[in-house]
Amino acid sequence: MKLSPLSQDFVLHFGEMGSRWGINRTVGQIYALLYVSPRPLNADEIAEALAFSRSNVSMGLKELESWQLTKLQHLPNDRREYFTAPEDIWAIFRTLAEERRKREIDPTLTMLRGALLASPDSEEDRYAQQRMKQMHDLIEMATLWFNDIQRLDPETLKQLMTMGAKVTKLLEMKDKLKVVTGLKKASSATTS
Amino acid sequence: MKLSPLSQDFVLHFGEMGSRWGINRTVGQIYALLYVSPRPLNADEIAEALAFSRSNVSMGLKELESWQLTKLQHLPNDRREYFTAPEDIWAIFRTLAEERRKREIDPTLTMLRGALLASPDSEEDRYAQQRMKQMHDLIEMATLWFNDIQRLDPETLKQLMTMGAKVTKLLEMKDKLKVVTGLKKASSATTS
DNA sequence: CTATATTTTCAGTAATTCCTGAAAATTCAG
DNA sequence: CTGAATTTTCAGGAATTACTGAAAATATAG
Repeated sequence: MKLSPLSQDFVLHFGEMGSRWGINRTVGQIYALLYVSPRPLNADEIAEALAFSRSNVSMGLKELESWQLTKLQHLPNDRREYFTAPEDIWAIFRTLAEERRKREIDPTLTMLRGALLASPDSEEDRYAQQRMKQMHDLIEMATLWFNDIQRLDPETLKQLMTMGAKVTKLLEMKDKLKVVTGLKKASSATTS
Repeated sequence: MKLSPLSQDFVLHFGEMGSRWGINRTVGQIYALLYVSPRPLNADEIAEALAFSRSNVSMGLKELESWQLTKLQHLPNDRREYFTAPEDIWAIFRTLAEERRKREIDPTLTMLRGALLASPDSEEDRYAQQRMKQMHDLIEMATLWFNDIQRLDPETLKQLMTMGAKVTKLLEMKDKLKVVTGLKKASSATTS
């Protein structure tokens, strides 16, 4: 299988990007290839297209499987395993985020929580703990928020993102409504 | 300078995390150390605390400077340079995101846009382009959104994030208001 | 079962990245 | 200016990570 220049560029670029994000270059290339491929590919096709050894492809696919980023399937009258990337790019993105959360964010939060439990025995430690608390709170909030938001269907999410900072207008609106509701409650309380 | 076990843990953990995110382990440790340090540190102090060579620290600090993550300052009667991490962790986060955008996201968008301009000369290329478009649109939307949202002051942002998926309630509210407004407009149009 | 196709493992090597010490460059007090 | 203090550079070695081919393991058609 020969790659078109178009796919070639894409694949090479994502190899590079991968290595900047802590993902092995060849794993990045394999996924990029699956992503743009209109049909499932088997390990030999991948090895040929990217000029890697068969064993390297095997390891790469195993890695991608551990990230839950690939779908495995079989074709009729063919014993080989065929791989694809999910259709829905939002799903890919969510899986990636979820997996990184499990592997990196959660352990970090655990470490920070542990550190915050210790009673500081110096001024320096007190400061360090305060810094760790800031970090803990930021990460925790971002995680909870992300967890919440990622359940939305792509359309709603898209709508939300396209609004950008304009959501604050809605926040203001909400606050005004609260004020009104508050007044009503207050007045009914005083009159009863 | 001897590190307390508390800071020690933190520093080692972030060294590991760094290397999983494409940041050299020692650079991660240096930044973690600056982050929890209550006062500015000079290169020698860092080298001693982390047991790195002076030159390694020099390179690490240069790297951090290129990411705009450190503040440089001088102390009275001391020729050496002292470094700190910014106070505001939101600011740190924003800088990191902004820098990654410049270095990784923007070039990726450029590559994708280039690929989308080409006229596909096969069915495979047509499919590949369609996939690249999906990716381009997702990245672009996320980037615009992030760019928008990060300008908000931390308090508003916090409020927004703490609401999580509940913002959709606001969206619904907004839509209802639109409907009402739309009706008014429609009726005034028909009556005039 | 047996034979063959296919996938996985893994030890050894290749490639890359990281780190150091020594030397060069820069800065600045006197 | 001069010379000491400080920082930076960089070639070479150390450590880590990636990749390969060969062999082992697994799966399945007949």
